[in-house]
Amino acid sequence: MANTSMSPALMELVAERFRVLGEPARLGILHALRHGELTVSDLVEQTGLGQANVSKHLQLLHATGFVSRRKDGLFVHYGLASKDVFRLCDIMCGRLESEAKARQRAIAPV
Amino acid sequence: MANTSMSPALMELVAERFRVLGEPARLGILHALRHGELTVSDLVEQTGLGQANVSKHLQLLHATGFVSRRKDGLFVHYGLASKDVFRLCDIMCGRLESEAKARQRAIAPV
DNA sequence: CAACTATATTACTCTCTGGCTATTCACTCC
DNA sequence: GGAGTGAATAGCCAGAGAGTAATATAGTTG
Repeated sequence: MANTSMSPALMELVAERFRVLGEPARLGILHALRHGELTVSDLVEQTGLGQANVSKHLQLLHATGFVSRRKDGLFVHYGLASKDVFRLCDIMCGRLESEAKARQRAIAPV
Repeated sequence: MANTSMSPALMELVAERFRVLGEPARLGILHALRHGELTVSDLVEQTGLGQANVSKHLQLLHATGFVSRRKDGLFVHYGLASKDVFRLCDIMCGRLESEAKARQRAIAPV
Protein backbone atom coordinates (compact mmCIF):
# COMPACT_ATOMS: atom_id res chain seq x y z
CA MET A 1 0.00 0.00 0.00
CA ALA A 2 2.61 2.50 1.05
CA ASN A 3 4.26 2.00 -2.31
CA THR A 4 1.33 1.60 -4.64
CA SER A 5 -0.65 4.42 -6.12
CA MET A 6 -4.30 4.83 -5.22
CA SER A 7 -6.88 5.78 -7.75
CA PRO A 8 -9.23 8.60 -6.73
CA ALA A 9 -12.09 6.13 -6.91
CA LEU A 10 -10.44 3.78 -4.44
CA MET A 11 -9.56 6.70 -2.24
CA GLU A 12 -13.20 7.73 -2.20
CA LEU A 13 -14.23 4.21 -1.21
CA VAL A 14 -11.72 4.04 1.61
CA ALA A 15 -12.73 7.49 2.81
CA GLU A 16 -16.36 6.44 2.80
CA ARG A 17 -15.55 3.52 5.10
CA PHE A 18 -13.65 5.74 7.50
CA ARG A 19 -16.47 8.24 7.45
CA VAL A 20 -18.87 5.54 8.54
CA LEU A 21 -16.70 4.96 11.61
CA GLY A 22 -16.32 8.68 12.21
CA GLU A 23 -19.55 8.98 14.08
CA PRO A 24 -19.90 8.34 17.84
CA ALA A 25 -23.43 6.99 17.43
CA ARG A 26 -22.26 4.30 15.01
CA LEU A 27 -19.24 3.44 17.13
CA GLY A 28 -21.68 3.10 20.02
CA ILE A 29 -23.75 0.62 18.04
CA LEU A 30 -20.68 -1.39 17.04
CA HIS A 31 -19.47 -1.31 20.61
CA ALA A 32 -22.82 -2.58 21.87
CA LEU A 33 -22.52 -5.49 19.45
CA ARG A 34 -19.10 -6.56 20.74
CA HIS A 35 -20.47 -9.54 22.67
CA GLY A 36 -22.91 -10.81 20.08
CA GLU A 37 -26.00 -10.14 18.07
CA LEU A 38 -28.68 -7.72 19.20
CA THR A 39 -32.06 -6.66 17.88
CA VAL A 40 -32.84 -3.10 16.87
CA SER A 41 -34.85 -2.60 20.06
CA ASP A 42 -31.91 -3.86 22.13
CA LEU A 43 -29.67 -1.34 20.43
CA VAL A 44 -32.16 1.47 20.94
CA GLU A 45 -32.15 0.65 24.64
CA GLN A 46 -28.39 0.26 25.02
CA THR A 47 -27.38 3.31 23.03
CA GLY A 48 -30.16 5.67 24.05
CA LEU A 49 -30.68 6.69 20.43
CA GLY A 50 -34.07 6.94 18.75
CA GLN A 51 -35.41 3.91 16.90
CA ALA A 52 -35.48 5.58 13.50
CA ASN A 53 -31.98 6.83 14.07
CA VAL A 54 -30.61 3.42 15.02
CA SER A 55 -32.32 1.88 12.03
CA LYS A 56 -30.77 4.41 9.68
CA HIS A 57 -27.30 3.88 11.11
CA LEU A 58 -27.73 0.14 10.81
CA GLN A 59 -28.63 0.42 7.13
CA LEU A 60 -25.40 2.29 6.54
CA LEU A 61 -23.31 -0.07 8.65
CA HIS A 62 -24.80 -2.99 6.78
CA ALA A 63 -24.36 -1.43 3.36
CA THR A 64 -20.68 -0.87 4.12
CA GLY A 65 -20.23 -4.37 5.44
CA PHE A 66 -19.58 -3.65 9.09
CA VAL A 67 -22.58 -5.53 10.45
CA SER A 68 -24.44 -8.67 9.50
CA ARG A 69 -28.21 -8.94 9.48
CA ARG A 70 -30.43 -11.88 10.30
CA LYS A 71 -34.17 -11.69 10.16
CA ASP A 72 -36.18 -13.77 12.60
CA GLY A 73 -39.90 -13.20 12.53
CA LEU A 74 -40.68 -9.73 13.75
CA PHE A 75 -37.13 -9.20 14.94
CA VAL A 76 -33.97 -8.40 13.07
CA HIS A 77 -30.71 -9.40 14.65
CA TYR A 78 -27.60 -7.44 13.85
CA GLY A 79 -24.06 -8.57 14.57
CA LEU A 80 -20.48 -7.58 13.83
CA ALA A 81 -19.45 -8.76 10.38
CA SER A 82 -15.80 -9.06 11.36
CA LYS A 83 -13.26 -8.21 14.00
CA ASP A 84 -11.70 -5.57 11.78
CA VAL A 85 -13.54 -2.86 13.68
CA PHE A 86 -11.66 -3.77 16.82
CA ARG A 87 -8.33 -3.81 15.04
CA LEU A 88 -9.08 -0.37 13.63
CA CYS A 89 -10.22 1.02 16.97
CA ASP A 90 -7.21 -0.51 18.71
CA ILE A 91 -4.88 1.36 16.41
CA MET A 92 -6.79 4.61 16.96
CA CYS A 93 -6.78 4.12 20.72
CA GLY A 94 -3.06 3.40 20.59
CA ARG A 95 -2.60 6.68 18.78
CA LEU A 96 -4.62 8.51 21.41
CA GLU A 97 -2.49 7.01 24.17
CA SER A 98 0.70 8.08 22.44
CA GLU A 99 -0.69 11.57 22.06
CA ALA A 100 -1.67 11.70 25.71
CA LYS A 101 1.81 10.58 26.72
CA ALA A 102 3.39 13.13 24.43
CA ARG A 103 1.26 15.87 25.95
CA GLN A 104 2.26 14.64 29.39
CA ARG A 105 5.93 14.88 28.49
CA ALA A 106 5.39 18.35 27.06
CA ILE A 107 3.86 19.54 30.32
CA ALA A 108 6.21 17.76 32.70
CA PRO A 109 9.39 16.85 30.84
CA VAL A 110 11.91 14.51 32.49
CA MET B 1 -10.78 -3.42 23.53
CA ALA B 2 -13.39 -5.93 22.56
CA ASN B 3 -13.94 -6.60 26.23
CA THR B 4 -13.52 -3.22 27.81
CA SER B 5 -16.18 -0.57 28.00
CA MET B 6 -15.67 2.71 26.21
CA SER B 7 -16.65 6.01 27.74
CA PRO B 8 -18.67 8.29 25.49
CA ALA B 9 -15.80 10.77 25.66
CA LEU B 10 -13.30 8.23 24.37
CA MET B 11 -15.78 7.18 21.71
CA GLU B 12 -16.03 10.79 20.57
CA LEU B 13 -12.25 11.05 20.36
CA VAL B 14 -11.94 7.86 18.34
CA ALA B 15 -14.75 8.96 16.06
CA GLU B 16 -13.04 12.29 15.52
CA ARG B 17 -9.90 10.51 14.35
CA PHE B 18 -11.84 8.32 11.94
CA ARG B 19 -13.71 11.36 10.66
CA VAL B 20 -10.39 12.99 9.83
CA LEU B 21 -9.56 10.03 7.61
CA GLY B 22 -13.05 9.99 6.13
CA GLU B 23 -12.28 12.59 3.53
CA PRO B 24 -10.72 11.84 0.13
CA ALA B 25 -8.85 15.15 0.09
CA ARG B 26 -7.07 14.34 3.33
CA LEU B 27 -6.36 10.77 2.27
CA GLY B 28 -4.88 12.27 -0.88
CA ILE B 29 -2.58 14.47 1.17
CA LEU B 30 -1.48 11.55 3.35
CA HIS B 31 -0.95 9.44 0.25
CA ALA B 32 1.18 12.15 -1.33
CA LEU B 33 3.34 12.14 1.78
CA ARG B 34 3.99 8.40 1.64
CA HIS B 35 7.54 8.80 0.34
CA GLY B 36 8.63 11.67 2.55
CA GLU B 37 8.13 15.24 3.55
CA LEU B 38 6.57 17.80 1.23
CA THR B 39 5.90 21.52 1.42
CA VAL B 40 2.42 23.00 1.22
CA SER B 41 3.07 24.12 -2.35
CA ASP B 42 4.18 20.61 -3.30
CA LEU B 43 0.97 19.24 -1.87
CA VAL B 44 -1.12 21.84 -3.67
CA GLU B 45 0.51 20.75 -6.91
CA GLN B 46 0.27 17.02 -6.32
CA THR B 47 -3.29 16.97 -5.06
CA GLY B 48 -4.79 19.64 -7.27
CA LEU B 49 -6.50 21.23 -4.28
CA GLY B 50 -6.52 24.94 -3.52
CA GLN B 51 -3.81 26.37 -1.27
CA ALA B 52 -6.18 27.53 1.47
CA ASN B 53 -7.88 24.18 1.36
CA VAL B 54 -4.65 22.21 1.69
CA SER B 55 -3.53 24.45 4.52
CA LYS B 56 -6.77 23.91 6.38
CA HIS B 57 -6.62 20.14 5.96
CA LEU B 58 -3.01 20.17 7.16
CA GLN B 59 -3.96 22.05 10.32
CA LEU B 60 -6.50 19.36 11.10
CA LEU B 61 -4.16 16.50 10.24
CA HIS B 62 -1.51 18.04 12.45
CA ALA B 63 -3.88 18.75 15.32
CA THR B 64 -4.95 15.11 15.31
CA GLY B 65 -1.40 13.86 15.12
CA PHE B 66 -1.39 12.36 11.64
CA VAL B 67 1.31 14.59 10.20
CA SER B 68 4.46 16.23 11.52
CA ARG B 69 5.46 19.79 10.75
CA ARG B 70 8.88 21.30 10.29
CA LYS B 71 9.40 24.95 9.53
CA ASP B 72 12.31 25.93 7.33
CA GLY B 73 12.46 29.57 6.38
CA LEU B 74 9.53 30.49 4.23
CA PHE B 75 8.62 26.84 3.75
CA VAL B 76 6.85 24.40 5.98
CA HIS B 77 7.55 20.73 5.47
CA TYR B 78 4.88 18.22 6.40
CA GLY B 79 5.44 14.53 6.83
CA LEU B 80 3.65 11.43 8.08
CA ALA B 81 3.78 11.23 11.86
CA SER B 82 3.59 7.43 11.85
CA LYS B 83 2.89 4.39 9.73
CA ASP B 84 -0.45 3.84 11.43
CA VAL B 85 -2.25 5.44 8.51
CA PHE B 86 -1.03 2.68 6.23
CA ARG B 87 -2.04 -0.02 8.68
CA LEU B 88 -5.50 1.53 8.89
CA CYS B 89 -5.84 1.88 5.14
CA ASP B 90 -4.57 -1.64 4.59
CA ILE B 91 -7.33 -3.00 6.78
CA MET B 92 -9.93 -0.92 4.94
CA CYS B 93 -8.61 -2.01 1.57
CA GLY B 94 -8.66 -5.61 2.73
CA ARG B 95 -12.29 -5.14 3.64
CA LEU B 96 -13.05 -3.68 0.23
CA GLU B 97 -11.40 -6.64 -1.46
CA SER B 98 -13.42 -9.09 0.59
CA GLU B 99 -16.57 -7.21 -0.31
CA ALA B 100 -15.67 -7.25 -3.98
CA LYS B 101 -15.02 -10.99 -3.84
CA ALA B 102 -18.28 -11.56 -2.02
CA ARG B 103 -20.14 -9.59 -4.67
CA GLN B 104 -18.36 -11.61 -7.34
CA ARG B 105 -19.48 -14.85 -5.72
CA ALA B 106 -23.01 -13.53 -5.44
CA ILE B 107 -23.12 -12.79 -9.16
CA ALA B 108 -21.30 -15.90 -10.39
CA PRO B 109 -21.47 -18.57 -7.70
CA VAL B 110 -19.35 -21.72 -8.02
C1' DC C 1 12.47 49.50 4.49
C1' DA C 2 9.91 47.78 0.39
C1' DA C 3 8.77 44.18 -2.67
C1' DC C 4 8.07 39.48 -2.83
C1' DT C 5 6.85 34.65 -1.55
C1' DA C 6 4.96 30.72 1.20
C1' DT C 7 1.67 29.70 4.44
C1' DA C 8 -2.23 30.67 7.53
C1' DT C 9 -6.59 32.70 8.56
C1' DT C 10 -11.09 34.78 7.78
C1' DA C 11 -15.57 35.14 5.95
C1' DC C 12 -18.73 33.21 3.14
C1' DT C 13 -21.56 29.78 0.48
C1' DC C 14 -23.28 25.33 -0.29
C1' DT C 15 -23.90 20.60 0.49
C1' DC C 16 -24.40 16.79 3.37
C1' DT C 17 -25.98 14.37 7.23
C1' DG C 18 -27.60 13.33 12.15
C1' DG C 19 -31.65 13.42 14.75
C1' DC C 20 -36.54 14.04 15.10
C1' DT C 21 -41.66 12.98 14.14
C1' DA C 22 -44.86 10.73 11.62
C1' DT C 23 -45.87 7.17 8.70
C1' DT C 24 -45.47 2.83 6.32
C1' DC C 25 -44.11 -1.95 5.97
C1' DA C 26 -43.63 -6.78 7.62
C1' DC C 27 -44.88 -10.10 10.53
C1' DT C 28 -47.46 -12.51 14.42
C1' DC C 29 -51.37 -13.89 16.88
C1' DC C 30 -56.06 -13.76 18.16
C1' DG D 1 -58.87 -10.30 8.50
C1' DG D 2 -57.85 -6.99 12.13
C1' DA D 3 -55.18 -5.50 16.19
C1' DG D 4 -50.67 -5.19 17.78
C1' DT D 5 -45.58 -4.98 17.56
C1' DG D 6 -40.77 -4.41 15.62
C1' DA D 7 -38.29 -2.32 11.98
C1' DA D 8 -37.76 0.67 7.91
C1' DT D 9 -38.70 4.85 5.46
C1' DA D 10 -39.99 9.75 4.36
C1' DG D 11 -39.79 14.50 5.28
C1' DC D 12 -38.00 18.12 7.77
C1' DC D 13 -34.62 21.09 10.27
C1' DA D 14 -30.31 22.53 12.27
C1' DG D 15 -25.47 22.07 12.58
C1' DA D 16 -21.04 20.73 10.64
C1' DG D 17 -17.66 21.07 7.44
C1' DA D 18 -15.49 21.36 2.52
C1' DG D 19 -14.23 24.57 -0.84
C1' DT D 20 -13.07 29.33 -2.29
C1' DA D 21 -11.63 34.22 -2.62
C1' DA D 22 -9.67 37.72 -0.11
C1' DT D 23 -6.72 39.06 3.41
C1' DA D 24 -3.25 38.61 7.01
C1' DT D 25 1.08 36.80 8.73
C1' DA D 26 5.90 35.43 8.63
C1' DG D 27 9.92 35.14 6.48
C1' DT D 28 13.39 36.37 2.67
C1' DT D 29 15.93 39.36 -0.40
C1' DG D 30 17.04 43.48 -2.80
